[in-house]
Amino acid sequence: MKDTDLPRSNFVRDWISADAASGKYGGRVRTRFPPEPNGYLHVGHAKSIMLNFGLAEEFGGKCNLRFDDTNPIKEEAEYVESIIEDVRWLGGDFGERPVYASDYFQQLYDWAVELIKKGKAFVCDLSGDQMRESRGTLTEAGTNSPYRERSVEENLDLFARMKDDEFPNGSRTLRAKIDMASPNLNMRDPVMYRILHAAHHRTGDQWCIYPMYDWTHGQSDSIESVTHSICTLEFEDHRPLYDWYLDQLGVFHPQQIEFDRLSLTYTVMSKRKLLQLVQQGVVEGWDDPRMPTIGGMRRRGYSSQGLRDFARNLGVTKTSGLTEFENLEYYIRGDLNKTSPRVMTVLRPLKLVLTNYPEGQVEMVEAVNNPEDEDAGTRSVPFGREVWIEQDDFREEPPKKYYRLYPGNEVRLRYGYIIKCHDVVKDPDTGEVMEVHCTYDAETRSGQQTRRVKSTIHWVPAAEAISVEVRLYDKLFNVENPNEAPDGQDFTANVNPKSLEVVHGKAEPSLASAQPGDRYQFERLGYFCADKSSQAELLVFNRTVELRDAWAKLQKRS
RNA sequence: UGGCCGGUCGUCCAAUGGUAGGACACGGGCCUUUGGAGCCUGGUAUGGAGGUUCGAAUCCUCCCCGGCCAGCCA
Repeated sequence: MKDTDLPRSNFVRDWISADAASGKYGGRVRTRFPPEPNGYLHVGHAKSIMLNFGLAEEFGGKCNLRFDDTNPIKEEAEYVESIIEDVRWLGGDFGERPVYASDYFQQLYDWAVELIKKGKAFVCDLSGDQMRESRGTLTEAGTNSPYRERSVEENLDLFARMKDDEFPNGSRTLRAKIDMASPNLNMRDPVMYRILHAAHHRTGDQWCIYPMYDWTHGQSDSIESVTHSICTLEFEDHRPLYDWYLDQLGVFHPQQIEFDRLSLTYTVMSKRKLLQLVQQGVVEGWDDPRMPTIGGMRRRGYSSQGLRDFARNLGVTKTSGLTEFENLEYYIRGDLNKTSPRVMTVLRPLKLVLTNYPEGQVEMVEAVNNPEDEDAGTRSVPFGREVWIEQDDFREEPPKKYYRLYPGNEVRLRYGYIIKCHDVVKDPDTGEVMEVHCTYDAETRSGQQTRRVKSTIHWVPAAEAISVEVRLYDKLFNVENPNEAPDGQDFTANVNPKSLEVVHGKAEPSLASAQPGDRYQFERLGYFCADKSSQAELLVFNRTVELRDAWAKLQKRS
């Protein structure tokens, strides 16, 4: 991470800053980013990554990447790999290797034994249903388990046998002995261990009992000397339990701090829902460019820097807000504008013939690679009698304020000449415009001191053009908050059926060397990224984000 | 009708008893060989009612609204 990536001021930063200044934890700061490897990371995680890694860096500390891998049923090594890749891509520096909650299974077990010996934990034989019934409700206290007063000896014996594979799944649990009447449900004798005969992606068959999140997280933080354990709002109710475990053990006690998770308009963020989109084939996979996953955004063409800029400027508070997608796009455009080479591509080609331009003649015109970056230099583009222009850039009958090409009007061909339309060729059957005929003004070649016209349009030389497939992505959902579904339906009812349109366009020859992952600005259209499915014969581009479009906005209004 | 946490421009955040400010979005203008970028500029926001105070977004009381919690998920 670069120092420009430091988080802006927020209450978490203030908190840590105050602790660092007062010498709490010896002035030391250590954080951690603790994903469960049960899915791919999404843009919401990017916020947490920026916060945790950024804060550690700012205060001269470290941030661990720790996998919260305590539920082997949901977790896979594949997810571990993708998470590592995404964190690195976002610039998170977690040192040589990540750490794992599963590294601490033995220590956690030993500590559980310690709690049993202190009379603070017991083996419970209640079934899942029974436990739910005895837990009480939001308004009524629960009732004590009939197994709550087992002797320490019996508990020790039973717990050891749980570990030693003697009991079937679900038959027993180890529970903390706290308070079944607590208004905080998390404190009503929470389960610490459950029996799960399942292979773990790292520990294999070594364990058949697995620790619960609450029994794992705080202790893992403590083992790693984490000073500030930053998590999302839904864990607020868990903090008393986090504190209780640490206090019973008398070990190093980190501070849990909760902040609001990121919600974005027109998308969903829960892993469960993202998984559903993948499984139902709504999208092509976790890295579908329409997905809010880090992988999807990367494939779509979002840059690491752009994403970091966005995440860094997010508010970190305790309100649960809904951030507009436009805010994200602003930062993506901002970075892409500075870094992307320009190129001319026509998405929906319309043939334009310069009737006074000599047949067979080709000249090279000089095009600027990036007006935001002089060092990017220029390139030559062949120019001839026939070129492709965008269908949108010609109207036989122009609406008001339409500055582009129409019969009798002049426009400039970018980097070329000023041209004037004098005729159209139509399909005799459909009346569709097949060709636009223009004359060019030889005195107006680009670079010469010349008159001005209202509009400049892009073009591609017909003879030298290469064909490209372009995937035009739109919002995955057609409502701001897809989670609010119509009665009786789930969020997929809000899927935008037009979130992907595939067109076949023409591009200037310089684009032929594009490699998967390369990003460009297609002049006047937007930012595009070469997709991994590109072949030598046919390059495929994903539209990352459109350029701001004053004309489109004007049209929309009228 | 249990507990916890929150309510400030359309949206996301600042202001920590002393002129309610920024970003995005939106509107107007300038500039322009990208209707891009950039620049300038505008606006009807402190959920409500009381109270404390010279002074309240901030402190107190009550009310209203929203989020989270009843997994052997995290």
